[in-house]
Amino acid sequence: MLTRSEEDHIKAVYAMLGSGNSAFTKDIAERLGTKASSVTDMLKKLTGKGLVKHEPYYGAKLTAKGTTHALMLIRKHRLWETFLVERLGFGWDEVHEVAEQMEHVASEKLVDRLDEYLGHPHFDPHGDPIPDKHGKLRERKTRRLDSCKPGDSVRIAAVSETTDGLLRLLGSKGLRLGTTLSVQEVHAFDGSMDVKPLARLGGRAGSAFSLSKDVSHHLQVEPA
Amino acid sequence: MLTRSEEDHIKAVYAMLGSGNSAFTKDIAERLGTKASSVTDMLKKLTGKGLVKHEPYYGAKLTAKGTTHALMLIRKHRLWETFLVERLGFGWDEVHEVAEQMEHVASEKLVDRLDEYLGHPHFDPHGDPIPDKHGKLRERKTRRLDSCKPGDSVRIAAVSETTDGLLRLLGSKGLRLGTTLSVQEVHAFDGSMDVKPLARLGGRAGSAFSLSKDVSHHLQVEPA
DNA sequence: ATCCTATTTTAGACAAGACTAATCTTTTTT
DNA sequence: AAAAAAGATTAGTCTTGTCTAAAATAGGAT
Repeated sequence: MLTRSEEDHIKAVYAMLGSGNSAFTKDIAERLGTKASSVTDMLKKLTGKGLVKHEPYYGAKLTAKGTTHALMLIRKHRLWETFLVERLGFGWDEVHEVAEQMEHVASEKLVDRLDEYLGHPHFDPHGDPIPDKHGKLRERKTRRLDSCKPGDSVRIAAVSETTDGLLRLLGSKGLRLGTTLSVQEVHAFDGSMDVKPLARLGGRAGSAFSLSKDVSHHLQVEPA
Repeated sequence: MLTRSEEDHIKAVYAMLGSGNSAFTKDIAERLGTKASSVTDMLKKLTGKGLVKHEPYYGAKLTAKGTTHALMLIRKHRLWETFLVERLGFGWDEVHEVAEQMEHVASEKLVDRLDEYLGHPHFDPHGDPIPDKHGKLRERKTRRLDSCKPGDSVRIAAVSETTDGLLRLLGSKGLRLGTTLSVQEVHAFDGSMDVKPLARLGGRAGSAFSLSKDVSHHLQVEPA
């Protein structure tokens, strides 16, 4: 059985492993709001438990066992987020912190029943894929909105940052998952982008407005 | 914000305060699976936080603030138990341990939304009352089955012990909340009782069988 | 009245997990 | 190639929550 802190570290390592890369002590500490020295201690401990491979000074990776653990935590997190939004009517910008607590409840039966109760969803309210019972993720071929060109028509498929700030900004502009946009213009000066919402899925067409590069960088879109 | 251990101690104190009594160190320790000395430390700490009144050598009581905390924990515990049984299809003998974990998730909004989602239930799957948002408990005028006499017809309203063993025994005899029984005979020798299920609420009438005093003592019943 | 025994409290120790400060390593700059 | 900077690790400390062993207390038994 893992402690909450151990689980948090494993999730953090998983999150920092973009592709073949390693997770670095400093980044993990920053993400967890602790200090690098604490992370080093924990990485040593988790290496001892066979969940992490830690090469001192060269970062950490997860073992197969560690990866499984991380995926199960993510599964729980995203299923609870889905429950909170779809069943309890939370806003998608309010669920992260609560799910952060619920993901540590240990009961395999609970997770599987919840999954079933929600109809085995493949994506959570932010558009992120939910690992199934075996850790399988459904892939989606999306790209970042900031890689789109004028004339493209796209649908918002996911938001790649779960900070309340971004989610509320999107909410205030009437953007959510499934909203379709047409890219009007991209300004070279600051990378900002003018977009126009298209009528779809409960969102009504509106006039064009501007999104900063900061925002468009974090929106994952698929062809509309 | 209280730690998990602090919350556990408050709940334990609440649980041991039958009526005007005090909760004693040894009993709290036993309930929590720790030692008396650890409990003393924690009682001191909680007294410092204004949640407990601890008279050394004479046990502990809760302050008004402590009582509110305890009731909110019980509220969460019983709402989650209700969710697990009614929505996720858990058996009533499987939910205690999971709810024990979920009750420590801190989010007032979550509790209130869950309460609403479940239709503001007044009693949990074991028949125990669920405190409302303000800590109010709905009273029920029940008595123990072992205080009944031959000829009485009663309905099972609550089970006053949440051990898996008792709950599974009841299950195996086809007894659940709402089952109505007619008391046939009470044996003075061992206090055992012969009862006959009456046809009601999905349970079908059956032939009489015997319940030990241990069991009948823990069944809360109301007039049928 | 005193003693005995249950229980409670105190005192001192320990493990987990975090921190600060100091000491390496690695990488980047000059 | 040496020096500086950035980052990681180690060493030692602190807090929390627990434990064991020893001392204290309340209340009943002698």
